[in-house]
Amino acid sequence: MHDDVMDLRARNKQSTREAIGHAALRLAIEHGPHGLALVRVHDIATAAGVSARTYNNYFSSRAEAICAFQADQAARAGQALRARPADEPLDQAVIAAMIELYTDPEPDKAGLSMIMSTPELAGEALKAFTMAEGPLAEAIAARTGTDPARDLFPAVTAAAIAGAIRVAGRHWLEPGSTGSFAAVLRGALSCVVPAAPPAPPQDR
Amino acid sequence: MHDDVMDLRARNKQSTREAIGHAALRLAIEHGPHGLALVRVHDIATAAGVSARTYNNYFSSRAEAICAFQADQAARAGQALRARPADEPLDQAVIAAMIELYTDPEPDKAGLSMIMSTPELAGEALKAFTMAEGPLAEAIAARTGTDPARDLFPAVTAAAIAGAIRVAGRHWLEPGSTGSFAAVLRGALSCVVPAAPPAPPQDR
DNA sequence: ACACAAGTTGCGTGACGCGCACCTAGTGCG
DNA sequence: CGCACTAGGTGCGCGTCACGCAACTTGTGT
Repeated sequence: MHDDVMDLRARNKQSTREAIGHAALRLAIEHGPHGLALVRVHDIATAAGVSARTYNNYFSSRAEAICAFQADQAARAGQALRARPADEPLDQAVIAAMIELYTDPEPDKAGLSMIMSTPELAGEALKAFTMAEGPLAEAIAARTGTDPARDLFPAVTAAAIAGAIRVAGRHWLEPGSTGSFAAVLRGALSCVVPAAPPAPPQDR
Repeated sequence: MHDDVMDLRARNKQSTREAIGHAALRLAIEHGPHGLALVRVHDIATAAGVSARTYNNYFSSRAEAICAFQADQAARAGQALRARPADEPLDQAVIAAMIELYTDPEPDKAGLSMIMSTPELAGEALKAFTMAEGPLAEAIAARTGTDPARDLFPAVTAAAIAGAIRVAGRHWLEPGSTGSFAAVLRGALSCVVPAAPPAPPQDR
């Protein structure tokens, strides 16, 4: 994988990326779902302490900048699952890994609500989740000993997991939501993740 | 629901929408994944026989226009499931409904490949699939007698179905793909859709 | 210490999204 | 049968954005 330790350049780069992303999300929340168009690129860049041109070097759209945190978090899904002990059943490993990943900082309700209630941003968040599916599928394949090229199970399960997390987030935001995000997430994931791959019988 | 029969206006509207969408996809295929930026809005509008302004009345981005067919198709997912006999087990009903919906015209490999291999378009197709989740979840809830507001099962399953269809499409496009799209789709869906909701025991 | 690589910035350009006002065609009523 | 009404299509114009280009600044390797 990529080196976990970054040199100065890489850390500065990540730092600016987070600064821009954070500023973008903050401004978006301030203006609300209906005032998204009023958040100018120039404002985001200025708030982050960089030029508008630099903003463009990092992100190609406002939505991408606002959802940068979601994207970075989703990118860690694969390694989160790999970090679980190999003898753990698939469903327990997935649930534990995702809960750990998505509750390290308890999700920001304001930010999440802003994103989910704005079509433009919701679409971008969707892309972010989907980005995680590839690595997740590989991790699942490695854990279950299935071949991603032949067997649909890893990729389908990864997609189902991403979908479950998405649904859990949406449900958690609703006013009548009961319990912590971890609880909702567990409930959602347990709907779709089997303890083991389905089809050893129908061997070729 | 919406009326299945449209008056003249609605049909003309749908007709122009399809004309624009078809022209957009055709031009996109001609230019290939790397030449997407060269497909001007003006070209699409002209090819469809409308003005650029009208194009904007229907779609707010090239990607949305190119994926119009995907969006329209996904929008029918809910009613496709409802059309299955009520006594059919959930998994069989879902598989039959989705196969019927997605193989009425056998998917266009060129178009699908173009969309899936272009990040911009793939993201839009993702949004299209997600649009179907709401109606799908309602149909599942109606069929299984669960309450969408309390139980996560319908929404999570709907998301899993959408993900499975997506994965099936991607897998079907790969060179080493074996069998018809219907077969791949069946395999993908059977990974995640249970015959019945999981938790009748823990009744309240 | 020096040369190279990477990141940031200002400028200029072409395209796009959208509001506004006008025109044309489908619809419903007396 | 004709008339007002509504909805969709069009031309125009403005503000914003994405990106190529050519500098300048800062971290890296030898």
